[in-house]
Amino acid sequence: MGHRCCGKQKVKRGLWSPEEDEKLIKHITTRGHGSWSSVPKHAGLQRCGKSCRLRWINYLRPELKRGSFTPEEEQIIIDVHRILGNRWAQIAKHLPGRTDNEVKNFWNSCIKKKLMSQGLDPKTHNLISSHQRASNKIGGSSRSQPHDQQKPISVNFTTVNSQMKNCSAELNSSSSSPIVTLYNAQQPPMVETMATPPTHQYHDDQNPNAAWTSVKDPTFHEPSTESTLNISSSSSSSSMNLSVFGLLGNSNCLYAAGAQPFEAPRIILEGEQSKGSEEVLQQEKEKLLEMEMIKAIDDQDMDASLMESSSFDFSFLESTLMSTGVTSHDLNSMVDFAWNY
DNA sequence: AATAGCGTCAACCGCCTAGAG
DNA sequence: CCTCTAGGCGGTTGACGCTAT
Repeated sequence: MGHRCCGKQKVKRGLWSPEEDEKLIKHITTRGHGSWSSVPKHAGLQRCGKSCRLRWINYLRPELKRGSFTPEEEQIIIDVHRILGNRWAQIAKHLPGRTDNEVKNFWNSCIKKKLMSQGLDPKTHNLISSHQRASNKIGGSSRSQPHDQQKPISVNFTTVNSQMKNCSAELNSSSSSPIVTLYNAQQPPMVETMATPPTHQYHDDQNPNAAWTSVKDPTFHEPSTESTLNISSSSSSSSMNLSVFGLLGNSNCLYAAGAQPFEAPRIILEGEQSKGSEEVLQQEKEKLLEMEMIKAIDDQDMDASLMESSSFDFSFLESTLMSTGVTSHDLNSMVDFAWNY
């Protein structure tokens, strides 16, 4: 059959032998890969250039990190996947030493199932309805969720212009460091305090709809009082990408303790004390932010149409955020977004 | 012990895109 | 412009190992 890229050549396929690996490593370390199509010839391999490239990138590169993924890496994958979808190469860029193939395999074999067991659609990160779950036979029992806090919290949002703006007024007038308290009808109130003021600002001049602003409030002081944001429900069913709100990048994380089976990564915000050993995570966060911006712009058509209706709804938040837990300033970002809109 | 079922992972396939001619 | 080629990427496949029956 032969590869399209090297149909004329007789190429070996299948697993690489140690000898082949050695030849490829030797060739690339001494001469670089240059044009991949010429590598097999120069390296004395009966492989196609594409195959050599893949082998090098996915397996032989010295900077590759082998071994299982850490919880932090797993969380990064989930976060970025929520924003970018199946763009494995982009996701892998957030994980030094990992390849797109590795990330993809890990997603398909582990994370996907984990999300499904939590009742989340791995494609959309949206909550799968009980009906869907039943029909898909996913996570029917909550065997993997021994704690009730893993249940999605049912919060009804309304909103939109007037009410959100009312909230805005309320929040702005009552405190410079608004704290959102979410009440769950079925469960005791989940109170999250805002430990860190939002710090970054993003604005797309071309598309104000794709903008979020969450500027560090110079008057911010440690939260000592609470404002309660009461939001009632919208019946609309359209969902909205979280990235529009800058929720991910603006948050330390989207995951409340106990909502995930592992420790969520700590992404440091500007306002926090810088911790040298966590610089890498900071960089990851910055990259994440960047990607969110790109994605927000990519999605601006959708967003704009949603915004035009002046009634974007929060079903996505209701399902996803609430299922994972949400920190108050996440919501604050969302609120900020609404205000700025 | 045999084997079916399942999970993992390396590798391949085929499409898309950018750049050169 | 158009065509060709190489590289990049996501989806899929198949080999292999482990576990349950």
